[in-house]
Amino acid sequence: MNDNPHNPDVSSSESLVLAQPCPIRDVLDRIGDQWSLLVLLTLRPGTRRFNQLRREIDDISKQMLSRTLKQLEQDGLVSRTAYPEVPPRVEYQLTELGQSLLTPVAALVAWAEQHQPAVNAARERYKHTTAR
Amino acid sequence: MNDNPHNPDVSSSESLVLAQPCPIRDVLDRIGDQWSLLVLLTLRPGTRRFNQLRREIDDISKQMLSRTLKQLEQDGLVSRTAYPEVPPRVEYQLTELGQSLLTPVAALVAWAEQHQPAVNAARERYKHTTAR
DNA sequence: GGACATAGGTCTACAAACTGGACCGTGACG
DNA sequence: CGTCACGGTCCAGTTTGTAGACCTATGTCC
Repeated sequence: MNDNPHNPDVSSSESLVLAQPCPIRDVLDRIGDQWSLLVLLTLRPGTRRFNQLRREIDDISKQMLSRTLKQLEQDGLVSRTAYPEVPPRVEYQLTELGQSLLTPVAALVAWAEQHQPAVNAARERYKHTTAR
Repeated sequence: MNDNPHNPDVSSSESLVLAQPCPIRDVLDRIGDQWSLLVLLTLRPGTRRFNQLRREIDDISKQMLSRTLKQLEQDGLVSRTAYPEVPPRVEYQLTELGQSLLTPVAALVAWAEQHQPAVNAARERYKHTTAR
Protein backbone atom coordinates (compact mmCIF):
# COMPACT_ATOMS: atom_id res chain seq x y z
CA MET A 1 0.00 0.00 0.00
CA ASN A 2 2.78 2.42 0.75
CA ASP A 3 5.33 0.77 -1.49
CA ASN A 4 3.88 2.62 -4.41
CA PRO A 5 6.38 2.87 -7.30
CA HIS A 6 4.84 6.12 -8.56
CA ASN A 7 5.32 7.82 -5.32
CA PRO A 8 8.89 7.33 -4.25
CA ASP A 9 9.98 8.24 -0.80
CA VAL A 10 6.58 9.17 0.46
CA SER A 11 7.24 8.27 4.03
CA SER A 12 10.26 10.49 4.40
CA SER A 13 8.71 13.54 2.70
CA GLU A 14 5.66 13.49 4.91
CA SER A 15 6.03 14.62 8.45
CA LEU A 16 3.17 12.55 9.86
CA VAL A 17 3.19 14.48 13.10
CA LEU A 18 -0.55 14.19 13.23
CA ALA A 19 -0.76 10.45 13.28
CA GLN A 20 -3.28 9.54 15.88
CA PRO A 21 -1.67 9.41 19.33
CA CYS A 22 -0.19 12.90 19.51
CA PRO A 23 -0.80 15.75 21.93
CA ILE A 24 -1.91 18.07 19.17
CA ARG A 25 -4.64 15.75 18.01
CA ASP A 26 -5.53 14.95 21.53
CA VAL A 27 -6.15 18.52 22.55
CA LEU A 28 -7.51 19.63 19.21
CA ASP A 29 -10.08 16.90 19.34
CA ARG A 30 -11.33 18.27 22.63
CA ILE A 31 -11.48 21.92 21.89
CA GLY A 32 -12.40 21.44 18.27
CA ASP A 33 -15.74 19.94 19.07
CA GLN A 34 -17.93 22.88 18.24
CA TRP A 35 -18.92 23.68 21.81
CA SER A 36 -15.97 23.42 24.18
CA LEU A 37 -14.33 26.66 23.16
CA LEU A 38 -17.64 28.44 23.32
CA VAL A 39 -18.29 27.20 26.83
CA LEU A 40 -14.80 28.14 27.92
CA LEU A 41 -15.23 31.62 26.50
CA THR A 42 -18.57 32.01 28.18
CA LEU A 43 -17.02 31.10 31.49
CA ARG A 44 -14.29 33.66 31.04
CA PRO A 45 -16.06 36.52 32.85
CA GLY A 46 -16.66 34.29 35.86
CA THR A 47 -18.77 31.61 37.48
CA ARG A 48 -21.86 30.48 35.63
CA ARG A 49 -24.74 28.15 36.35
CA PHE A 50 -25.96 25.50 33.99
CA ASN A 51 -28.98 27.24 32.56
CA GLN A 52 -27.19 30.52 32.54
CA LEU A 53 -24.61 29.02 30.19
CA ARG A 54 -27.39 27.60 28.13
CA ARG A 55 -29.02 30.96 27.75
CA GLU A 56 -25.78 32.70 26.90
CA ILE A 57 -24.73 30.20 24.28
CA ASP A 58 -28.33 30.08 23.25
CA ASP A 59 -28.35 27.31 20.65
CA ILE A 60 -26.66 24.51 22.52
CA SER A 61 -28.81 21.60 23.57
CA LYS A 62 -28.97 20.54 27.22
CA GLN A 63 -27.37 17.24 26.41
CA MET A 64 -24.41 18.74 24.61
CA LEU A 65 -23.87 21.34 27.28
CA SER A 66 -23.96 18.64 29.91
CA ARG A 67 -21.60 16.44 27.98
CA THR A 68 -19.24 19.27 27.12
CA LEU A 69 -19.06 20.45 30.72
CA LYS A 70 -18.40 16.92 31.86
CA GLN A 71 -15.49 16.63 29.45
CA LEU A 72 -14.08 19.99 30.39
CA GLU A 73 -14.30 18.99 34.02
CA GLN A 74 -12.63 15.71 33.23
CA ASP A 75 -9.81 17.52 31.48
CA GLY A 76 -9.36 19.81 34.46
CA LEU A 77 -10.34 22.96 32.60
CA VAL A 78 -13.53 23.65 34.50
CA SER A 79 -14.61 22.97 38.05
CA ARG A 80 -18.12 22.01 39.04
CA THR A 81 -19.69 22.81 42.37
CA ALA A 82 -23.11 21.43 43.23
CA TYR A 83 -25.06 22.86 46.15
CA PRO A 84 -27.47 20.37 47.69
CA GLU A 85 -30.45 22.66 47.55
CA VAL A 86 -33.83 22.38 45.97
CA PRO A 87 -34.06 23.35 43.24
CA PRO A 88 -30.45 22.33 42.73
CA ARG A 89 -27.79 24.89 42.08
CA VAL A 90 -24.63 24.00 40.21
CA GLU A 91 -21.84 26.41 39.47
CA TYR A 92 -19.15 26.07 36.89
CA GLN A 93 -15.97 28.04 36.71
CA LEU A 94 -12.64 27.95 34.96
CA THR A 95 -9.76 26.32 36.72
CA GLU A 96 -6.30 27.78 36.49
CA LEU A 97 -5.59 25.39 33.64
CA GLY A 98 -8.74 26.52 31.88
CA GLN A 99 -7.73 30.14 32.27
CA SER A 100 -4.31 29.42 30.86
CA LEU A 101 -5.96 27.92 27.79
CA LEU A 102 -7.91 31.09 27.30
CA THR A 103 -4.77 33.02 26.50
CA PRO A 104 -4.15 31.33 23.14
CA VAL A 105 -7.88 31.10 22.56
CA ALA A 106 -8.18 34.83 23.01
CA ALA A 107 -5.56 35.25 20.32
CA LEU A 108 -7.69 33.15 18.04
CA VAL A 109 -10.76 35.22 18.82
CA ALA A 110 -8.79 38.37 18.13
CA TRP A 111 -7.80 36.95 14.77
CA ALA A 112 -11.43 36.15 14.06
CA GLU A 113 -12.53 39.66 14.81
CA GLN A 114 -9.72 41.24 12.90
CA HIS A 115 -9.94 39.12 9.78
CA GLN A 116 -13.65 38.59 9.55
CA PRO A 117 -13.98 41.15 6.74
CA ALA A 118 -11.30 39.34 4.75
CA VAL A 119 -13.05 36.01 5.22
CA ASN A 120 -16.37 37.45 4.17
CA ALA A 121 -14.78 39.06 1.16
CA ALA A 122 -13.27 35.73 0.19
CA ARG A 123 -16.65 34.10 0.48
CA GLU A 124 -18.21 36.71 -1.75
CA ARG A 125 -15.43 36.32 -4.28
CA TYR A 126 -15.92 32.57 -4.26
CA LYS A 127 -19.59 32.88 -4.97
CA HIS A 128 -18.84 34.92 -8.07
CA THR A 129 -15.85 33.10 -9.48
CA THR A 130 -17.16 29.62 -8.93
CA ALA A 131 -17.58 27.77 -12.19
CA ARG A 132 -20.03 25.23 -10.93
CA MET B 1 -38.50 33.46 35.40
CA ASN B 2 -35.59 35.71 36.19
CA ASP B 3 -36.95 36.94 39.49
CA ASN B 4 -35.40 33.97 41.17
CA PRO B 5 -34.36 34.98 44.70
CA HIS B 6 -31.12 33.02 44.39
CA ASN B 7 -30.27 34.64 41.16
CA PRO B 8 -30.83 38.37 41.21
CA ASP B 9 -30.37 40.43 38.10
CA VAL B 10 -29.57 37.61 35.75
CA SER B 11 -30.30 39.44 32.55
CA SER B 12 -27.86 42.22 33.18
CA SER B 13 -25.06 39.88 34.24
CA GLU B 14 -25.15 37.90 31.02
CA SER B 15 -23.09 39.28 28.23
CA LEU B 16 -24.70 37.36 25.37
CA VAL B 17 -21.80 38.10 23.04
CA LEU B 18 -22.12 34.67 21.56
CA ALA B 19 -25.64 35.01 20.26
CA GLN B 20 -25.64 33.58 16.81
CA PRO B 21 -24.57 36.18 14.26
CA CYS B 22 -21.20 37.16 15.69
CA PRO B 23 -17.70 36.95 14.22
CA ILE B 24 -16.50 34.71 17.01
CA ARG B 25 -19.13 32.11 16.37
CA ASP B 26 -18.69 32.47 12.69
CA VAL B 27 -14.99 31.74 12.73
CA LEU B 28 -15.12 29.26 15.57
CA ASP B 29 -17.70 27.25 13.71
CA ARG B 30 -15.28 26.94 10.81
CA ILE B 31 -12.12 26.06 12.60
CA GLY B 32 -13.86 24.11 15.31
CA ASP B 33 -15.04 21.45 12.93
CA GLN B 34 -12.58 18.74 13.85
CA TRP B 35 -10.64 18.84 10.59
CA SER B 36 -10.03 22.40 9.44
CA LEU B 37 -7.29 23.15 11.92
CA LEU B 38 -5.63 19.86 11.18
CA VAL B 39 -5.62 20.53 7.46
CA LEU B 40 -4.29 24.01 8.01
CA LEU B 41 -1.52 22.68 10.21
CA THR B 42 -0.65 20.03 7.69
CA LEU B 43 -0.34 22.67 5.01
CA ARG B 44 1.96 24.72 7.15
CA PRO B 45 5.23 23.24 5.83
CA GLY B 46 4.15 23.95 2.26
CA THR B 47 2.13 22.86 -0.74
CA ARG B 48 0.39 19.52 -0.53
CA ARG B 49 -1.62 17.38 -2.91
CA PHE B 50 -4.96 15.85 -2.05
CA ASN B 51 -3.90 12.33 -1.30
CA GLN B 52 -0.77 13.54 0.38
CA LEU B 53 -2.91 15.40 2.87
CA ARG B 54 -5.05 12.35 3.28
CA ARG B 55 -2.05 10.21 4.10
CA GLU B 56 -0.62 12.74 6.52
CA ILE B 57 -3.83 13.25 8.42
CA ASP B 58 -4.38 9.54 8.07
CA ASP B 59 -7.86 9.10 9.48
CA ILE B 60 -9.80 11.68 7.54
CA SER B 61 -12.23 10.40 4.93
CA LYS B 62 -11.99 11.56 1.33
CA GLN B 63 -15.32 13.27 1.58
CA MET B 64 -14.46 15.24 4.67
CA LEU B 65 -11.09 16.25 3.31
CA SER B 66 -12.72 17.38 0.10
CA ARG B 67 -15.40 19.29 1.94
CA THR B 68 -12.97 20.83 4.41
CA LEU B 69 -10.64 21.98 1.65
CA LYS B 70 -13.57 23.46 -0.23
CA GLN B 71 -14.60 25.44 2.82
CA LEU B 72 -11.09 26.62 3.52
CA GLU B 73 -10.79 27.70 -0.09
CA GLN B 74 -14.12 29.46 0.16
CA ASP B 75 -12.94 31.31 3.24
CA GLY B 76 -9.76 32.36 1.48
CA LEU B 77 -7.47 30.42 3.78
CA VAL B 78 -6.24 27.92 1.23
CA SER B 79 -5.69 28.13 -2.51
CA ARG B 80 -6.31 25.28 -4.91
CA THR B 81 -4.46 24.75 -8.16
CA ALA B 82 -5.53 22.00 -10.53
CA TYR B 83 -3.20 20.90 -13.30
CA PRO B 84 -5.01 19.45 -16.31
CA GLU B 85 -2.92 16.33 -16.45
CA VAL B 86 -3.75 12.69 -16.32
CA PRO B 87 -3.81 11.46 -13.66
CA PRO B 88 -4.95 14.81 -12.28
CA ARG B 89 -2.74 16.79 -9.99
CA VAL B 90 -4.20 19.28 -7.54
CA GLU B 91 -2.13 21.33 -5.18
CA TYR B 92 -3.27 23.08 -2.08
CA GLN B 93 -1.41 25.75 -0.21
CA LEU B 94 -2.02 28.31 2.47
CA THR B 95 -2.90 31.82 1.39
CA GLU B 96 -1.52 34.78 3.26
CA LEU B 97 -4.73 34.86 5.26
CA GLY B 98 -4.34 31.19 6.07
CA GLN B 99 -0.79 31.76 7.24
CA SER B 100 -1.88 34.62 9.43
CA LEU B 101 -4.36 32.31 11.10
CA LEU B 102 -1.60 29.86 11.86
CA THR B 103 0.00 32.30 14.28
CA PRO B 104 -2.72 32.06 16.91
CA VAL B 105 -3.23 28.41 16.07
CA ALA B 106 0.42 27.74 16.75
CA ALA B 107 -0.05 29.31 20.17
CA LEU B 108 -2.86 26.86 20.77
CA VAL B 109 -0.73 23.95 19.69
CA ALA B 110 2.05 25.15 21.97
CA TRP B 111 -0.43 25.22 24.84
CA ALA B 112 -1.51 21.70 23.96
CA GLU B 113 2.02 20.41 24.04
CA GLN B 114 2.92 22.23 27.19
CA HIS B 115 -0.15 21.33 29.21
CA GLN B 116 -0.82 17.86 27.98
CA PRO B 117 0.60 16.31 31.16
CA ALA B 118 -1.72 18.46 33.26
CA VAL B 119 -4.72 17.41 31.19
CA ASN B 120 -3.79 13.77 31.44
CA ALA B 121 -3.29 14.10 35.17
CA ALA B 122 -6.73 15.68 35.48
CA ARG B 123 -8.24 12.79 33.55
CA GLU B 124 -6.56 10.29 35.84
CA ARG B 125 -7.75 12.16 38.88
CA TYR B 126 -11.25 12.20 37.51
CA LYS B 127 -11.29 8.47 36.97
CA HIS B 128 -10.42 7.93 40.62
CA THR B 129 -12.64 10.50 42.30
CA THR B 130 -15.70 9.77 40.23
CA ALA B 131 -18.46 8.11 42.20
CA ARG B 132 -20.04 6.36 39.25
C1' DG C 1 -53.54 20.31 50.76
C1' DG C 2 -53.20 20.32 45.89
C1' DA C 3 -51.58 22.27 41.68
C1' DC C 4 -47.71 24.41 39.73
C1' DA C 5 -43.04 26.25 39.05
C1' DT C 6 -38.10 25.54 39.22
C1' DA C 7 -32.83 23.78 38.36
C1' DG C 8 -30.15 20.48 36.51
C1' DG C 9 -29.99 16.86 34.37
C1' DT C 10 -31.17 12.13 31.86
C1' DC C 11 -33.73 9.33 28.39
C1' DT C 12 -35.80 8.74 23.92
C1' DA C 13 -37.15 9.38 19.37
C1' DC C 14 -35.85 11.58 15.26
C1' DA C 15 -32.62 14.34 12.12
C1' DA C 16 -28.18 15.63 10.61
C1' DA C 17 -23.30 14.56 9.94
C1' DC C 18 -19.67 11.44 8.90
C1' DT C 19 -17.56 6.95 7.15
C1' DG C 20 -15.97 3.37 4.02
C1' DG C 21 -16.20 1.62 -0.16
C1' DA C 22 -17.74 1.56 -5.08
C1' DC C 23 -17.20 4.18 -9.10
C1' DC C 24 -15.39 7.49 -12.87
C1' DG C 25 -12.06 8.67 -16.83
C1' DT C 26 -7.63 8.39 -18.75
C1' DG C 27 -2.88 7.44 -19.19
C1' DA C 28 1.41 4.68 -17.79
C1' DC C 29 3.38 0.31 -16.19
C1' DG C 30 4.10 -4.59 -16.37
C1' DC D 1 -4.55 -6.23 -21.82
C1' DG D 2 -5.15 -5.93 -16.96
C1' DT D 3 -4.20 -3.16 -13.24
C1' DC D 4 -2.97 0.89 -10.76
C1' DA D 5 -2.96 5.77 -9.72
C1' DC D 6 -5.08 10.65 -9.17
C1' DG D 7 -8.84 13.61 -7.31
C1' DG D 8 -12.98 13.49 -6.60
C1' DT D 9 -18.31 12.23 -6.19
C1' DC D 10 -22.11 9.11 -4.76
C1' DC D 11 -24.44 5.88 -1.96
C1' DA D 12 -25.67 3.05 2.22
C1' DG D 13 -25.05 2.51 6.84
C1' DT D 14 -23.33 4.09 11.32
C1' DT D 15 -22.40 7.66 14.56
C1' DT D 16 -23.43 12.12 16.59
C1' DG D 17 -26.49 15.85 17.82
C1' DT D 18 -31.23 17.78 18.61
C1' DA D 19 -35.75 18.75 20.70
C1' DG D 20 -38.63 17.62 23.99
C1' DA D 21 -40.76 14.59 27.61
C1' DC D 22 -39.66 13.24 32.09
C1' DC D 23 -37.57 13.11 36.95
C1' DT D 24 -36.68 14.71 41.93
C1' DA D 25 -37.91 17.42 45.66
C1' DT D 26 -39.11 21.65 47.71
C1' DG D 27 -41.21 26.38 47.90
C1' DT D 28 -45.22 29.29 46.60
C1' DC D 29 -49.83 30.40 45.69
C1' DC D 30 -54.64 29.85 46.64
